[in-house]
Amino acid sequence: MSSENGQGGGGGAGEGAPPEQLALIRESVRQAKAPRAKPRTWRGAALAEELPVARVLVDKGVLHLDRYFDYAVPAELDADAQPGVRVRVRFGAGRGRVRDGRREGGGLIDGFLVERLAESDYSGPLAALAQVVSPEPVLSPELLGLARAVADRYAGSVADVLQLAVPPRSARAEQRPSPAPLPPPEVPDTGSWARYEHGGAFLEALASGASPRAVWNALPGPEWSEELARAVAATLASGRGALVVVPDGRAVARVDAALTGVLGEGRHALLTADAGPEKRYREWLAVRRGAVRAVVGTRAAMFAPVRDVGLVAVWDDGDDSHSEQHAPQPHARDVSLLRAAQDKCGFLMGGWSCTVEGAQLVESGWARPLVASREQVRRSAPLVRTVGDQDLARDEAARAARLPTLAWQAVREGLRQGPVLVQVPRRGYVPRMACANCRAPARCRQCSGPLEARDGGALSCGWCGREEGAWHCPECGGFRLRAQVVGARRTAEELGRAFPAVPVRTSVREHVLDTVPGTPALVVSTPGAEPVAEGGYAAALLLDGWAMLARPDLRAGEDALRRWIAAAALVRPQGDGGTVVVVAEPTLRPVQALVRWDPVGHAVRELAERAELGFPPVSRMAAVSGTGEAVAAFLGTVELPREAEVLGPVPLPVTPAGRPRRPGAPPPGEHWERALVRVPPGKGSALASALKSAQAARMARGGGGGGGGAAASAVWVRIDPPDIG
DNA sequence: AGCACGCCGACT
DNA sequence: GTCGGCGTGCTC
Repeated sequence: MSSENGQGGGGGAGEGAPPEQLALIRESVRQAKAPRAKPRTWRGAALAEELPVARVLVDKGVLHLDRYFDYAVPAELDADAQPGVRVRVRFGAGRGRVRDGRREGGGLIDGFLVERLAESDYSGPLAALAQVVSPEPVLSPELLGLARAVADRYAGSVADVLQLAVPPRSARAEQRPSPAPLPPPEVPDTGSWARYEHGGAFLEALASGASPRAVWNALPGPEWSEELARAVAATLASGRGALVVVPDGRAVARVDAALTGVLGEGRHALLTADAGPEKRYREWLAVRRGAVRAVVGTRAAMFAPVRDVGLVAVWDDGDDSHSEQHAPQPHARDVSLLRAAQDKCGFLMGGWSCTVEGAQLVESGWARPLVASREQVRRSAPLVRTVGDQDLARDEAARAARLPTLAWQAVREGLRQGPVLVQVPRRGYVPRMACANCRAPARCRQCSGPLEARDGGALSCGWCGREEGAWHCPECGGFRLRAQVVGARRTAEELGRAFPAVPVRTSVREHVLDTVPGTPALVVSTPGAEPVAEGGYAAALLLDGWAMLARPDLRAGEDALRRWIAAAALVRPQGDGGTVVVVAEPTLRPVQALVRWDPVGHAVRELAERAELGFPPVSRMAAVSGTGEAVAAFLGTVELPREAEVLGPVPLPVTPAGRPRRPGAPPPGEHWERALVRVPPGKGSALASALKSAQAARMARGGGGGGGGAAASAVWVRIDPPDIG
């Protein structure tokens, strides 16, 4: 053997053979799955005596590197090189060069040590671990298993998922010892869980060490955070850990306060993005080390390394903050589901409203409904009244002031008793086409996708691109379409002028108010930014319902209902005079569900409809986007499951210059297309794995960087695309 | 992305 | 015979 490789390549097979045969021999040896190679030292390096092989996950998100690589463990790293630690390894191309008896491959990159082994099944010589970054075992087998499941579900790489799951290291945070763990607390009392039909039983099950799974429709009002805290306390009492994922920092603060109230100080950790990196890592480490057994946080907390987890809880899973922005864009609900399945722990998914996914979990029998009786609901909810088009047409005052008489009355009455909430939609909703007569959404005859008006006025499907030349409404036979127009927040300003004696407060995304006092005031807010009023609002006015329902989105109805309910849940119960006025057509399904306060019934009906039309979440969808050629080439190579159906591709809107680009959107000025792939229930994982291997093959061929490299042939793959019309 | 290997043409 | 262009494939 020449010095080229230091100590030999594929075992003794090629010793003394002419050089031109070596490559052949190496090739045939590889194909014949060479006998297991003992790790070999590079000249002079002593190896660990026990388990001298380290299996390493290299921290590169690219799909064709989504597997383990074996490295030799030098004797001096033996003690620290334990499973789960962060390591650095040389990772590079070709056979490398040899200098001073050591091989130098590519540069140093980060990775995680996954396992120590006696031997490697790699036939070549192993490079040595370059460094153990720290002896802290940050990657437990459970976390790795979860990351793998999430990567599979979303056709992404484990390294990408771990980037979301394991915070960056801070040496200072690591050196600081975590506090000593406290013994389990007492079993909490039932508290306001008694208002739910099986509330007490659910808590008892958690406290006894069982793993109940429930979809919880929370009663309106402020009690939800304390109810979550009691569920956590019951789980801790069983000697297990618990995890709560909520949509935003305000909700974290509420649950934090409730946990402190129920458990006292020091028993729970907060994992939020806005804490600095060092604090965040310190809290995370306290959880991993078992010093703290309960966690509440925003979406990244879905991966929190809670020891022996007994409960994962998700609050308000319909909020789109639960959807991770970074690859592979997992959703907190689905990660929690994977986690509950993997760890066989309890599961609680709750909100004032109910998503179709929630209804599906109940319908499939995987989770039990946790609901209050109708009578209890009536006791807790405000009175809801509607103002529809007919009312508006009859109402001359409304046309003059752009606000119906009933709304004026409700505001005037409310302001005598306390604060009044006015919910106005945010700008930027895209109008959808609907029947001008009955307002049923206009859908494609072929695939049931949403019809959109092109610039020339021609109608075409937003999913499959098919042109629709002769639309008529399947509901009422009408043939005229209308584009729904988005209203303005000007209405709210007018309201303020109409009640000059009353203070007006605004709460919008950029500047959110947390709470307002219980004194009379007009509180103008966009959805999701509603402040909590002390003692509850006396009334709420939900304006421009059409804007919310008119979005060209599968979830428009569900979302509108969720936002209305989120505002109305802050209003006093009907018995205390609480009134809600919603300006929307009373015949519409989400409006009726609000009036009857029946979000679960709404979700169940939506679910049935989605099943019938082949929509998610009953079927699963993936989006493939890129240049037209790239999408076509990708769809040509991918070996989709037999049942898969490809819709499109259709052109994507061009990203305006200067606007920050959303993941998967075309770079400014480029013309991209998007295809949707849909599979029936049960074929989701087959779809993900097909897309993943096709993507890996294309990347390996130097197609492009996928992540950021954006070569012309790269495509974006997104499982569960959020905006499918 | 980077980097080495190898096949093929041009030049000594 | 040997140098080096670039196309292809691998990274323990």
